[in-house]
Amino acid sequence: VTPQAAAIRTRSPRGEGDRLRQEIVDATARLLAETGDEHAVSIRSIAETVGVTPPSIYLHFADKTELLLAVCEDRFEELDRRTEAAAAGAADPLDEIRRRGEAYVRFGLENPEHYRILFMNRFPAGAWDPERMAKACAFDHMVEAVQRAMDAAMLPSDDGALVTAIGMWAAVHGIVSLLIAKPEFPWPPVETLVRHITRAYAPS
Amino acid sequence: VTPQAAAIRTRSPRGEGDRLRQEIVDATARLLAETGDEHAVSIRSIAETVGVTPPSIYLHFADKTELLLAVCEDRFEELDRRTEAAAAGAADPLDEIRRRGEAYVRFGLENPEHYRILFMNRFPAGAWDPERMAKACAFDHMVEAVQRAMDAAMLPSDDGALVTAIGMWAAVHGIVSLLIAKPEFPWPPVETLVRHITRAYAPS
DNA sequence: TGTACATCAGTGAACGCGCGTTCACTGATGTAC
DNA sequence: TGTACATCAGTGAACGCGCGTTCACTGATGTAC
Repeated sequence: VTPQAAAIRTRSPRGEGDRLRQEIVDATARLLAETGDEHAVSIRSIAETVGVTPPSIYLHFADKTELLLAVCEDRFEELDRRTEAAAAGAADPLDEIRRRGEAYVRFGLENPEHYRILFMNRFPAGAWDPERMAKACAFDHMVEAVQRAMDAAMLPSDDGALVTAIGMWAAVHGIVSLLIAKPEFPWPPVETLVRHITRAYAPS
Repeated sequence: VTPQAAAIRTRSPRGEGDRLRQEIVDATARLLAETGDEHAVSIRSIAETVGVTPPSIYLHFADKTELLLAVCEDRFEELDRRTEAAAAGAADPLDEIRRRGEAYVRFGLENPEHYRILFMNRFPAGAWDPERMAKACAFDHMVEAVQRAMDAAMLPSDDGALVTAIGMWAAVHGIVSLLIAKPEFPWPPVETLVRHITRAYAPS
């Protein structure tokens, strides 16, 4: 990673040392978005972007893995915020599901490199703490929405809410991740694809 | 990557220098399958696995990228072979599609790290030559099969064969890639998932 | 049949580089007396 | 009000390492005469 706009930073006042922590997380997320490869984002480049020396990173994170996990945590929360916001104005459970799906696709395509890290990479072995990433995938909220749609008899409940929600997740993830991984493929417009899979799942 | 069973190799006889090339490609594929990370597979570890010194690699590949692309080419061909073989005994076009999908899922789950490299990673910029990877995804064969199913009125043709084939690809890819990327997630059995999405697409 | 030579499949040693991380340190700021 | 001291947010220099790649070389083998 190249220099970046090397930030000019003034030392945090006493008791505000934690400010640097968030600055580091944000800078890392920004660099990851630019390069899309965690190997290309070095401790040195992060430090330079923040405007600090490399050892300062270790005042806030035990090692590089800890830092990357903190970034993922952050991004998972952002995804959940976005899908929750999209679900807010829904007319009915089925509409809610559709809105969640669209928000998910939008998040992925607007933040392809973050999406890649969250859903297309392996995490360092043992690093994925389910407790810690409880907001994972905004998925729990999705299962609940599917259950509500089933309760309202708006979706067939043969396979149960969990399997159905996974199927929907796989469908949107399939599209988003292929679009991200194979940008040189002659894709039709995203809306066409989303409409196509929506038709299969929720024939309204 | 650790030593590996350091191969004992006898120098190829004259005129058979190209043997080493395939040995290198195979060893690289094997190492990738074990580590699942192309950064973890070094020229040195490949050389050691083959039983040769690092500079020998450069007798056959201009650089590491060239070598990794050769491996991908190889794996794409393998995927195509497998799906073609699965399609061979099909009763009708719809059955053929189902068989292709199942073979695709099987390939992915049996070779998760190869699948990751083929379909979940970005290729080095500009390295992906569509001509070179013509067998890409075994996808062309799939589009043809979908077209045959539409011609036989076994699939609705509203969205066209291309979009429909992409939708099916996205569905199987969604499942395979999530299973690979998030092994710690409490997935239901694969067959359940495959049956679920099959029902959505080809209600037979 | 014998010998000089070209060819070929590799080797051995080294290059410069960037990486994650450590360790002893500095210097401003608030606090106790 | 003045001073010694603890605390805190960082710094500077260096560590060992493994990486991709290069370059001059070797030594067996086939070929020409």
